Amino acid sequence: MNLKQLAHMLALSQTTVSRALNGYPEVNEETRRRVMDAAKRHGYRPNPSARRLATGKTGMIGYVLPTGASVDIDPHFVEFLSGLGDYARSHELDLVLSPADADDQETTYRRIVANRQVDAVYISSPRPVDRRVALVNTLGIPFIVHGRSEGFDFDYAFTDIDNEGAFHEAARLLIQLGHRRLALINGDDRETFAIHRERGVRRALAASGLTLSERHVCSVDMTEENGYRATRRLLEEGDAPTAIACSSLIMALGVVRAVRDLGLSIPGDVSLIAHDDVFPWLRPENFSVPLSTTRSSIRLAGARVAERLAARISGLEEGARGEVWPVDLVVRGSVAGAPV
Amino acid sequence: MNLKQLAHMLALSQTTVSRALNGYPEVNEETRRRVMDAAKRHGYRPNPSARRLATGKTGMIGYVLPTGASVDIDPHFVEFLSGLGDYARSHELDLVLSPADADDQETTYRRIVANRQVDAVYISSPRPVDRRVALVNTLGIPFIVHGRSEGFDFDYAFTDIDNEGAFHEAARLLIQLGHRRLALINGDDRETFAIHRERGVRRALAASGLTLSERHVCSVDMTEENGYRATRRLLEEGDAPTAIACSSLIMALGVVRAVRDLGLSIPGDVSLIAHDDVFPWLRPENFSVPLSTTRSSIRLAGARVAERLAARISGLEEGARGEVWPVDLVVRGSVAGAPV
DNA sequence: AGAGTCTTCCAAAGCGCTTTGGCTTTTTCG
DNA sequence: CGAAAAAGCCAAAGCGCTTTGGAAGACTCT
Repeated sequence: MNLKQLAHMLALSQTTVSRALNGYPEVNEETRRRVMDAAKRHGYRPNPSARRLATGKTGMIGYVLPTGASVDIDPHFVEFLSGLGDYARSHELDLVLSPADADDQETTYRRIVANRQVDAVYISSPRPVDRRVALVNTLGIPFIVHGRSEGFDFDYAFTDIDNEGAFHEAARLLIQLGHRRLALINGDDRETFAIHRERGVRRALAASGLTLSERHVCSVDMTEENGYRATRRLLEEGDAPTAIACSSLIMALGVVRAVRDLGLSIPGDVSLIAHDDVFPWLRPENFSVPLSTTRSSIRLAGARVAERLAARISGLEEGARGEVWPVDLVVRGSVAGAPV
Repeated sequence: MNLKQLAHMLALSQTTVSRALNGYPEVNEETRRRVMDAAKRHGYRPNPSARRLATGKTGMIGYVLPTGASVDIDPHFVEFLSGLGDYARSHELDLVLSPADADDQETTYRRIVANRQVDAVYISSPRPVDRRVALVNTLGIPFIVHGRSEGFDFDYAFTDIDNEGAFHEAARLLIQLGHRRLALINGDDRETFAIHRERGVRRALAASGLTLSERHVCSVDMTEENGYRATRRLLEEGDAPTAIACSSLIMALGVVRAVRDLGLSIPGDVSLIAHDDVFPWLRPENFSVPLSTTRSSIRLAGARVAERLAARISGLEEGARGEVWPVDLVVRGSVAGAPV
């Protein structure tokens, strides 16, 4: 059943039927009702391919997925996706993942924009002065950044959490508890979130006249194994920290394992605070010693990004508003006063 | 730059240019070269929207993503996606995720087929007599099932691992080590993979005249917490098992924690074998006691599914061939002889 | 040489929708 | 009451590609 047939059986022109269906004003309300009624009755659904050829609108949002044999997709992605998908569903939006060579995403961005394959895109895990952000900005496609990039001569729309504030609070708590030597086991420090977290820790330390030793900050891929290794190294050297801030729950697994392997205990010998993105399958309260966390649901962020993308597509949102969500500090058993 | 313009500047018809570009035989090789050359020089790329309107081909593969506030996307998904994306990239295929109400995926499947939104789809986490499989089969869109469904009066194409064989081998090993009371901490037993794994364990036990007590098999969502709870229950009851087979590494984290909480040890009191889908961020050899596993890279499966989808789209693969991959049994420190 | 066969190319008809420009008919208002 | 404005509808022109049905010229064969 296509427009032509529907128009014919209603004894109307395609124009009128099309307009009736798409809510244009220049059609009699009574006629509109007839049309919509007939459309529903016959299960008419406009052919999206035809529609996009005519309008350029696709009803899809895009994400360029970096791939490669040695490229691992972050497990956070799946939680983000849950939120994004949940919102997208209610708005009949589909998400198209365009796999790209991790070292050449530009080609793919250019392709999906030139081909008008999606109405909007989002960008995640941005770095400062992220090339992708600059690119999509000049390409002129609506976009939202999940996270933050910095150092451009233009503004853009983003949704981020207050990473600096979160780790500032975490570090401040540890300092209040008497810790003087903090360590930070961070994610890839080329990404903005990691930079912000480190900055938060440093700021808290500085406020008490302390500093973060270079040897006490690690930047690694956020795997269990790297959490373990980093912790071993930190605790086996002289001048070992008495408290650790850690950028992910998965790494925290490794931290806990390392502490135990060394015959030490949490929080007796080492206090630990980790960032929790809220996974259904790994919860900080269920660690052998319940983990204190800075908590922010990445799933909600996904839903929010989808919402904003939808708003931008339909012209409801404009401008370059960035929003920064506060992060909860949840204190559980893994922190205690510094050992004497 | 569109076909018309390109044709005009070559003083050829659109027909000829189109055919030259698409490799049709009825065009002079010399002409073809001229055309391809000009196309490249001017950066001509056919408009996909127009092409799909004309041909119905989209260059995209589809996945219906079950969503909902209480629906969690499995973290395995992201690894599968890594493989899928890696292959898809090399073939200029995009993946479209169509979010659907988890309780009504049929509508979405019908939509993406009726609208010709994708050239093929894949289905994951199938159950026996899975409605989705029956549906896409009747809808007539090319598809591959990742995993297996059963009990249809038709055949279909799937890529699965030998779950039954894997758990059969695992159980057999444990039995050989003298274990008599095995337990299985399984995933959702409405899904085929879980059913097969249980069957494998039962078969191994039966071969030695043993049985799997109903109280010793759990079917739960594969979270750390559920692994913990199941293990506590198993080990605190009378008639506790001396060996556990576990369907996921994430649950195994909970198993390990529970065993420790009870003051028991692995493998001294309990042997443990888990299934490993090969995550970069959590590796069995890095558990506090290195974990024996049945191992199969879900990432490779993703790549394979993409490969087969591409083959089916281009007509290179036909028929309903199912393939079952063998699973490695990797023995590490978490298994030992049964306690006396 | 004439008939038949390839080879190579083209004009035009879709694919199914939106949108422009215009044409009636009805309503409004001085 | 008549002119101007508004309402309601339509025919047709795109959107940019593929594909059908020829047609012209070159080649083969008897």
